[in-house]
Amino acid sequence: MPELPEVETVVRSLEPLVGRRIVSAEFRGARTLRGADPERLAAHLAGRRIRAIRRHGKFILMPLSGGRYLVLHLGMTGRLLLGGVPGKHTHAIFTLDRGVLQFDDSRQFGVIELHEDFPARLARLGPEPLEIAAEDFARELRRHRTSVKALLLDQTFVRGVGNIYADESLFRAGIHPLVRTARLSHGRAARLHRALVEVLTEAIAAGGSSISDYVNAEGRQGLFQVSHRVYQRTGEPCVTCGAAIRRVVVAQRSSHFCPRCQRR
DNA sequence: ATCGGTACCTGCACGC
DNA sequence: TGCGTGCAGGTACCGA
Repeated sequence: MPELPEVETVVRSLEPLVGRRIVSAEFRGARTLRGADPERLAAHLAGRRIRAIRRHGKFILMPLSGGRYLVLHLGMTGRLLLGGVPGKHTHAIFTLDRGVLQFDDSRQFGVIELHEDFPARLARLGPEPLEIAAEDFARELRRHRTSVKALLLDQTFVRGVGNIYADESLFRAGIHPLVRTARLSHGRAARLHRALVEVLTEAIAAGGSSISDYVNAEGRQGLFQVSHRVYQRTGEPCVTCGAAIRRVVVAQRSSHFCPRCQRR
């Protein structure tokens, strides 16, 4: 589910938890902990204070008192809810000195981890797309040889872009998803950067896109799905030229594009 | 060093 | 009604 705008929205809605203390944590089965011992993890968390809540790409990072980092990833269907009702797919319940935070995830691609230091895996990710300069983005993009769609999804290139916002930004930039990055002019690469920044900024302002599962920590849906111009609109007319939107598979993911506005 | 393909999970919509 | 198929915001790992 959640890409940069959705994770950003969740992090913002978790703001009331900054400074709160974790009284206890309970974990239930599933692969959310990726084999870590639930009892041990709970023991490490009890009594710790949440010093901050930040987004790093699609990861949620919570530095705790005592120096450790609680790291969460929502995968495709993960939800963090303030005081939800535990259900079939609830995998973690954090009881705080004020309030409860619950982690639900039906597909179990989400992850909860505790790290001693800032995790190396996060340090290896590319820059935030809203922070990198257009010049640097364009130069780095052209250094690769893969398709532009695959590169946008590569978290070591830029962090936080997923399938929705890759397709939407390629549409706005008028670039076909299968175009090889090395063949894009500097100008078109810079135009893609601008489109990406626009799409992400608008999506954050709309609270993200709610396709099926996604809601923020207060249970509210995002609104940006109504602004999608190509994503999951296969067969529908292009908002610009009226041609039927097409779907191709790139990097094992559905890619939606307008065959007239986005030529190869 | 980079790439594409596969695996990991559950739920839903669809055609028969 | 039920069953099989394909698809869904994710990343990690494998071998070429």
